[in-house]
Amino acid sequence: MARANPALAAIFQQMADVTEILSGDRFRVLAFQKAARILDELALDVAELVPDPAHPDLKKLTAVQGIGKGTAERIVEYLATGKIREHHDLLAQIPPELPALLDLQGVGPKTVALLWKQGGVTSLADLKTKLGDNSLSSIPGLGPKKLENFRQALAFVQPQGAQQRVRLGQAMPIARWIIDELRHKLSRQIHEIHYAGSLRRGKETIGDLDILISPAPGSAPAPETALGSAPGSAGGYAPASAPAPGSAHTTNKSAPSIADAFTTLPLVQDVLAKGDTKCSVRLSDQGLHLQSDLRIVPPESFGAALLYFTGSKEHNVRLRQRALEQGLKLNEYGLYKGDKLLAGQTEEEIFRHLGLDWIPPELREDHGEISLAERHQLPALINLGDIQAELHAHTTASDGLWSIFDLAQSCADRRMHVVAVTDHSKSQFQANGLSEERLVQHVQAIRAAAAQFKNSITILAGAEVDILADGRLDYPDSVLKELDIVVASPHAALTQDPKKATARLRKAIDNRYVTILGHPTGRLILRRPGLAPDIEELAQAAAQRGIALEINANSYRLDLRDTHARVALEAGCKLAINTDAHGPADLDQLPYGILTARRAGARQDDVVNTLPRDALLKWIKSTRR
DNA sequence: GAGCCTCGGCTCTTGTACTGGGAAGTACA
Repeated sequence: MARANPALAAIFQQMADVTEILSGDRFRVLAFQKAARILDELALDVAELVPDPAHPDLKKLTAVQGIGKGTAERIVEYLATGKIREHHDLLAQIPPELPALLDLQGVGPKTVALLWKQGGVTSLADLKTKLGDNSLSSIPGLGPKKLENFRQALAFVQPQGAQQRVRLGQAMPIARWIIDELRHKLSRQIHEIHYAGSLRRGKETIGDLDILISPAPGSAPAPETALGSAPGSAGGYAPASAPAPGSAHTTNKSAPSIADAFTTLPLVQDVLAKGDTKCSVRLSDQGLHLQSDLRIVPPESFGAALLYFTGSKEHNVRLRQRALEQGLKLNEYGLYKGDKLLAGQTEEEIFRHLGLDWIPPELREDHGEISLAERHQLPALINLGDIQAELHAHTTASDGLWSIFDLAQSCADRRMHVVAVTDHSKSQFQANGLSEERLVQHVQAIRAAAAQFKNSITILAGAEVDILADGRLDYPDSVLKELDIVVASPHAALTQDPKKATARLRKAIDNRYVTILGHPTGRLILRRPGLAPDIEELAQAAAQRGIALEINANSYRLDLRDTHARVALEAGCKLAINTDAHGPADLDQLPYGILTARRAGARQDDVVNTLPRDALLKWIKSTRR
């Protein structure tokens, strides 16, 4: 059975929506929304907290902050019966397709209630019909502009959906491209520019792109220190519909306003809002649709705006509460005592005035980071520059696009001291997985390359060995023991129930030759959920064995995900951050793995790829018992 | 509904911009 968390989160969110449309208690709405968020972010399968729904003990559930007796009982009801009666009762009070109206841009619960109760609208199709026959125009509060906005929103929602989340690895290059474009268009008008929002926090999927800009001539932007590169580099991204940054069309001798420059970017499909300090647009490129918001603030407020615009919302609310408790007010322009501005230019000075250490963006989720910052106990998070080894990479021997030589040279060019060649094992037939005979030959080739590179980088002979459905590995121990390093990963049977999946992966961890458990769930973000094993049990087993769990940095995978990596760290387990590179471009995915690790609170010492060469080789040997 | 101080009743999460309609709703972190 799949994890219940996503289904339950959707149910609680729907209960919140319907309650809001029905003008129910707003605190009840907030409680439902909070339950949805908690369930969505919970690393453990909620079913594990209720082993026997027929004779439930609610203590483990109500121990989770934000889940009280009422929500716990509803969760148990779902686990026992597959539904929540109150959810059905709520839905029965409104037309079944009414909640879909909430997906329309600019339409909230009040408007949905107005359309339904006074206009008789029951669905998106119904709204379209009534807009066509002009039967809504007599309703107070629905003027011609609002009706026109409904038409535009409908035109967008029907073909591909109003809301679309994109992977971190899709959003980051586009954000950097926008920043490059604005720099070229506006040149000396920009003082600082930065992306913010969930992108800066390194979330695995992004709902919209938030760009912050302060106008003033002649100043360079601040670097993104955690990732070791400035945010303005597009990373090779170039939208199909747009010329390269700085090309003739973007060089405007009569400089446009910032709002104009933003709303006329080549990717802009629709302008949703355009004011002096805030613009929202809808971007479209090669079937990818994404909203982007721009905020324009004066340089003295840049830090306050960056703090606000980075979020999360829950973190912002907590910070503003703290300010109020200290007799201060925090908004996106600064921290104030009365009318006096105390801080605003940098995030650091705002945190300092609030009695806090600077909190890295990746930790700003209201998960206890403010308390840690108050006590000067925030972890010193891992940085991109700490990584010195790639321990999971493929070559043309299986399904890679490059030779052992090119892989090694690329890693050496990135100042790595160790690279492990880990091609697929025989069961990965479609990936040209290596038979045992071919593996022997491949190891010989790797050894030969290692001799060539001995003065620049250590090349390890390894394999990415399939963990078969029953937990057996794809090569016998007699073959594994001849390798320097073994990454064991699941690739097939990814719909197993959690118990089987846990037992399967546990068996792999217990193999004496396994060094790293690779992409443990096998999920693909926005494509397939993958396995749902008991990560806590696996992490404890891995910690006991002394092996590492992988954060696969490929932006399709990010597996372990942030919450799982946090569970692993709490169990005392080491992490490995690998790109699973199949070609040169894949090594550029490493920052996404770093962001994921930072969101988990990982320090340099938690990640084996940061070890000096000898220490790393010693650790690998230590895993073989 | 959650959570707190007390066991039933009370409070609960900030602050601002934009739009469109003539105040409030929606959206954003």
